[in-house]
Amino acid sequence: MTKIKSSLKNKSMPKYQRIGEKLIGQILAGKHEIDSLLPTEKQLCTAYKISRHTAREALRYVEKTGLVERRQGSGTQVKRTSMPEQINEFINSINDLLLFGKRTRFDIRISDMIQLDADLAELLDVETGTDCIHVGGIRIEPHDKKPISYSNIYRPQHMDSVDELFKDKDTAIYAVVKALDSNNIGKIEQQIEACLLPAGLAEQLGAEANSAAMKITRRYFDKELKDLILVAQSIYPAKRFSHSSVLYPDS
Amino acid sequence: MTKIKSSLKNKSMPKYQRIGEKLIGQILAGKHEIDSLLPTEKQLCTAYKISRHTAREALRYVEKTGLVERRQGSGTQVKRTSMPEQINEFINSINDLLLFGKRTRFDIRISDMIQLDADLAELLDVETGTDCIHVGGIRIEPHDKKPISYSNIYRPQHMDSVDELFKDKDTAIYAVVKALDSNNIGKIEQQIEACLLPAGLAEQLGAEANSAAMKITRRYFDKELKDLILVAQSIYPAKRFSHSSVLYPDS
DNA sequence: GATATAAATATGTCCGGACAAATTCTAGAG
DNA sequence: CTCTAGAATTTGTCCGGACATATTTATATC
Repeated sequence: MTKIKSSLKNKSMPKYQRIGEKLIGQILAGKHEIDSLLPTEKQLCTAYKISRHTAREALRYVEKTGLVERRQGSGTQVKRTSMPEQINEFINSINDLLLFGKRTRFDIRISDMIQLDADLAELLDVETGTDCIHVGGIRIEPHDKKPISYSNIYRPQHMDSVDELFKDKDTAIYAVVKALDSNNIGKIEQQIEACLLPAGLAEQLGAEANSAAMKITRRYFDKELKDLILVAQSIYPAKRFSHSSVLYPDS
Repeated sequence: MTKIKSSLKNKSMPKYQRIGEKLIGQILAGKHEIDSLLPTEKQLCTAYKISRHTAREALRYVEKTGLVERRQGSGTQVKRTSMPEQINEFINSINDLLLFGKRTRFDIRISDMIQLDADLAELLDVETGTDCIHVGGIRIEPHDKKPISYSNIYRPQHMDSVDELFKDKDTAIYAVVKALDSNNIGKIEQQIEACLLPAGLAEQLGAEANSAAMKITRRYFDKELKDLILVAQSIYPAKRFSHSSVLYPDS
């Protein structure tokens, strides 16, 4: 329990990140148009009373998101006003990410405490063997008897009241919804990869073992981007899922 | 050929990049085992007679590749000894989407005229049996001999000069770059799905037949969103690609 | 040997400065 | 009006310093 890394408990954010996030927020709020320039390093130094170094780190932080591009002699130009993989095309709200499509429901199959193996420990950024709350279940569409995915949710112990909700199968859904309230969420890291469907899961999903599947892993961070709220890992048989999006070029 | 991005032609390299590349080369050459530590900042300063700032930039450059992880109080630890999938983040520039990552190149294997079967005809929204220009090839990383993907490009006949460029293997790259000039592109429809790697492709990619793979299909439309410029279908062995993104909630 | 504490080490944040390189702006000439 | 050259601006590279924070190592005690 005490093995949870203290970095997960950090409260304060470095200056450069705070300013960077502020700039990101402004861009996403439409305050800076595409092709417009962000404040220069010099302007940021004046506005926030920081060194040029910190201003550069802040802009670097923003650039890392892909929203802007920095150009020597020119400035920092806005390239996008939405995050590259915005959820809107696929799913509308955070709550829909995992659990509730318009017409699906999540059927919890298991709710327990587990000790994380090496892979999961790495995913959650804790030590192997750490205790963790685990909830697993399938996602079902009402018109179709075959589940569309199996999801495992891993919740690092926070020692708070939400933990208790997770531990009880009957309240686990509520706990997930509560934990994933969009007011709590600052960032989601998502990973999509292909894999083969393990036999145990194949059976539960009514699909063929070792057939192609898509694995989506999402790590949900809080507003300060330090606290890992939970990790959700969902496996979709290939025929039941494809990730579609429409992209518009920068110009 | 002259259209290759000018950044590929840079002669001088900043110190931090030179040292970073050297470290990368050492890792890829097996000189640093997984979990081992790279030279500390201090050691790099001594070894290369550089400031701490430059040492940090060098290590930052290496960290960006995903090969290592820096940890305060600990050092810089090797996490991989081969390059992770280079298409880690959604790539900003249209020209990079398919052909040119920062450090990859596209090696054309075939260029011919085909008659579309039913699946492809549907994809290109034409009649089965329609003639179509086809270019196929693999994508290679300089540090790694294994191809990372196989791409098939289908170009509906436009009866224009670009068509002729497509038909010649030696000018096909140029044709793709020209057709995908971002001034021409109005929309891209993208589809990501899991599949099994067909035997023929598996062999060309140095991977196992029927192993998990990711298929990305992209349809490129012109500015008026009416003309389908081309369709690109790329298959990535699972271990060589995962699609990562960072999402920020609407707020 | 196990445990606790202190010291040392290594990276992270932030400050300041200087010069280089790329881009933009301005003024002058034709 | 267009073009060119020079100046100004903006980011990039690199130097130095200081303090903070996290991890590892060393030492003392039981």
